[in-house]
Amino acid sequence: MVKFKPTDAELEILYILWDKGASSVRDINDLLNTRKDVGYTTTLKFMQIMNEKGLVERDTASKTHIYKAIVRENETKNHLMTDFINVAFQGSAMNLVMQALGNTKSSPQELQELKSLINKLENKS
Amino acid sequence: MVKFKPTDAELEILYILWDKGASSVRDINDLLNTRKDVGYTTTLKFMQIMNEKGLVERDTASKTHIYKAIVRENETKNHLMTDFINVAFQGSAMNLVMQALGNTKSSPQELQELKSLINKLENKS
DNA sequence: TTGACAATACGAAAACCTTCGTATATCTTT
DNA sequence: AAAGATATACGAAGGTTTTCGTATTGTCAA
Repeated sequence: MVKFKPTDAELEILYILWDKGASSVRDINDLLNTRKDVGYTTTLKFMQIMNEKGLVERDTASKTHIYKAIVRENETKNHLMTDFINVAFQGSAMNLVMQALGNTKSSPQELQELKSLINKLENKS
Repeated sequence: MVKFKPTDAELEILYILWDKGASSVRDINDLLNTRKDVGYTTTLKFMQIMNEKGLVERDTASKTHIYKAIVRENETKNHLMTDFINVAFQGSAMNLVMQALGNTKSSPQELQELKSLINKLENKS
């Protein structure tokens, strides 16, 4: 379970860790810098704070510390989504789904996939 | 269009205004206090700041000011949802929908509704 | 019209978040 | 071993958010 709600900046780093696996501050900072300007020590500070918060853990065996996410991608996403659904959609996931679908175009393949998911759900209950 | 990204606390107030319509600080504060402890002047300050930010406007005709949301519920929700989908689901609404559905139980009626929405979407394209 | 009450205005404290400069430690290369 | 490069540690500035105390203003009733 995620104890602390990550900030947007922290989340951005978590996505890197989930995607790339355990990484050094240097690697993370380089990746962040493909998208925005951020100083090395800034990123370092984030990693230290995220470590204190229990979002990541680090291997300090060698000089270059290696950080990895403790919180799991799915758990975190679900947690964020649940929060969002609770405040914005009266706690109803279906409300969110309807709004999301009604608001973006989806390809026929995607709709097909969705239908088969629905079928699975119907058979389960 | 929402100019300023509302904070969670501000969003909570917006939801009250959308739900209850224009309200006094007293009313808003009372509602907030059914869920958490928050002082009257704290809520007042929020309303004043949200007013400055252009999230709400107020009628100061009488002593008790009446606030109402300027930003629209749907616009704001869509904006928040788009942001969320972008950071958490690679920009794919379908990813979000799948995750949301897979993660909560839905009633047969809801699933039925969803299917008919999908049919509508399929016929549209 | 004065006292009691309720509301707003103002300002500032406290907590966080983000940023980065500087100091210090460690490794590498010559 | 010394110089240079690279890492972490530390602390503090600057910004925003959240909280609330106190002062002031407006309202109503006796």
